[in-house]
Amino acid sequence: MAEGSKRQARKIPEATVARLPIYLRSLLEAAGDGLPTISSERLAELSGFNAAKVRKDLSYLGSYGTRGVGYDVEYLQYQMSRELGLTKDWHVVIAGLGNLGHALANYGGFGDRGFPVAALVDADPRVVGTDINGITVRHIDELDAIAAESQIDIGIIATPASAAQEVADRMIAAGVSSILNFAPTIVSVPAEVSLRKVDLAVELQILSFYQQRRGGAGSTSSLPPETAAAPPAG
Amino acid sequence: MAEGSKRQARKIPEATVARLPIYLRSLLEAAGDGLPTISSERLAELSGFNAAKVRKDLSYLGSYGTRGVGYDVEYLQYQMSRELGLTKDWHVVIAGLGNLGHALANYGGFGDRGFPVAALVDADPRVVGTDINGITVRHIDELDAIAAESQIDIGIIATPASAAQEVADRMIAAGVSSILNFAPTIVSVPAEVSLRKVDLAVELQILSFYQQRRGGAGSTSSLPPETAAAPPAG
DNA sequence: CTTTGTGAACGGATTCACAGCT
DNA sequence: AGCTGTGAATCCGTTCACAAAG
Repeated sequence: MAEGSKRQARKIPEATVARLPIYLRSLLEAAGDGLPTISSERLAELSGFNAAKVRKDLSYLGSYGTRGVGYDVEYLQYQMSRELGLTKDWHVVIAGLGNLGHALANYGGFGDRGFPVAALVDADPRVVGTDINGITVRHIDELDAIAAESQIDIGIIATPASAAQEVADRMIAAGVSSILNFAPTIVSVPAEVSLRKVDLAVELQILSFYQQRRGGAGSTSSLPPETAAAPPAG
Repeated sequence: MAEGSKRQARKIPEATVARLPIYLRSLLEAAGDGLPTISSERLAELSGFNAAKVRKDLSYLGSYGTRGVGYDVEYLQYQMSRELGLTKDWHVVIAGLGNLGHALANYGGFGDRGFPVAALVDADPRVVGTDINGITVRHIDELDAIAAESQIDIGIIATPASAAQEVADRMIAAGVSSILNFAPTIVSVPAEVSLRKVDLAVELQILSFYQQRRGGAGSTSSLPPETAAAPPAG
């Protein structure tokens, strides 16, 4: 470490970042084993990746392992939580309380894990005012006011596709800079906002592709049986 | 390997496959414009990618465009649907009818889009026998029988993490070869089974990482007092 | 010994840039 | 002229393989 700030300006590739939560969860499991340390081999097993990848990924966080021994479970857990920003709570607003939004709002183990639901919003006057899991649904026009009352960090869009972009825009205007979009549509956000999406229809269609390649049951199948398509999962 | 079937031995990279559903959806939107053709430029706009990527992706399907003109919307839509295996229905079973499973089962626009819900299963005797959206929940032990009654192509796991692997194993034993896992845990499947996962907690933690990097506010607090980070034990 | 940490090789995906067709 | 289709260049992520460290 040359001169300069102690704050590391480490790069950490996007692909690695996406795996950190899995490692963290695996460490939690590993902690149950009672062993104080864990090898890259074992961590690979628990997380479903391979040892080389695990070591490379962890090396981006720093040299937290001990050669010949492995990684200290507790310490690594701490470092990873810190790196992921899980040492503080991030407040979440859920927009759209149809089937999915409702399920998300009712899901308890949310606030437990550092992402407390700070507010629920919807555009439908029949939904506004109702109570879900102890939180009163407010009108989406109040977003600015809500954000002024309490910091909102993450917005979850669970509206119909037609409303998603508008809702995203309002969230961003209210100061939200991380968005998780469940609506089946493209949402555009400025570069300084993080956007991730979860799209059920897309997932099913991807599965459909490989299922068909495999000559999946059904009537129309007529591909060679030797079709050995690589599955999409890592 | 040599020559052989004239059936396409096209490769289609995984990354491209994952984008096809988005293109298809964009084409649906484009159809509303009334224009018979669409350029890679416009399709890029609608799908949120860039024109070079669109052209490269579409080239894997075949040369379906016309230079100087663009792609025929309807024809491309058809070819893409065919490639994705959307010309037939794929039957879905949903396992686990808690918050999420319930929401998924209630979501209508599922069967409409070629993925009819053929069965619902759960392990909880209090849930078994209840009716959701016109379908009676059956016990998970009946999976083999259910699969024998009607072809099941895709299994959706919406159980608690602790049950996910066991449920996946049972699905596979019953002949399901595509699985979409919503449970927050690693599920292992043999190479000939496709597995995709949707993990809310992981998504939130990824957002947390970038939010923190950005210097996002967030409320201080709450990690065990032990947070003083003991270096690796000696 | 064992297991990490990492340069180097590899392979896949994205972007560039232009040849080729309409 | 306009726009696709695609080799070539580039970027990014994964895997290899081994030196370094306990």
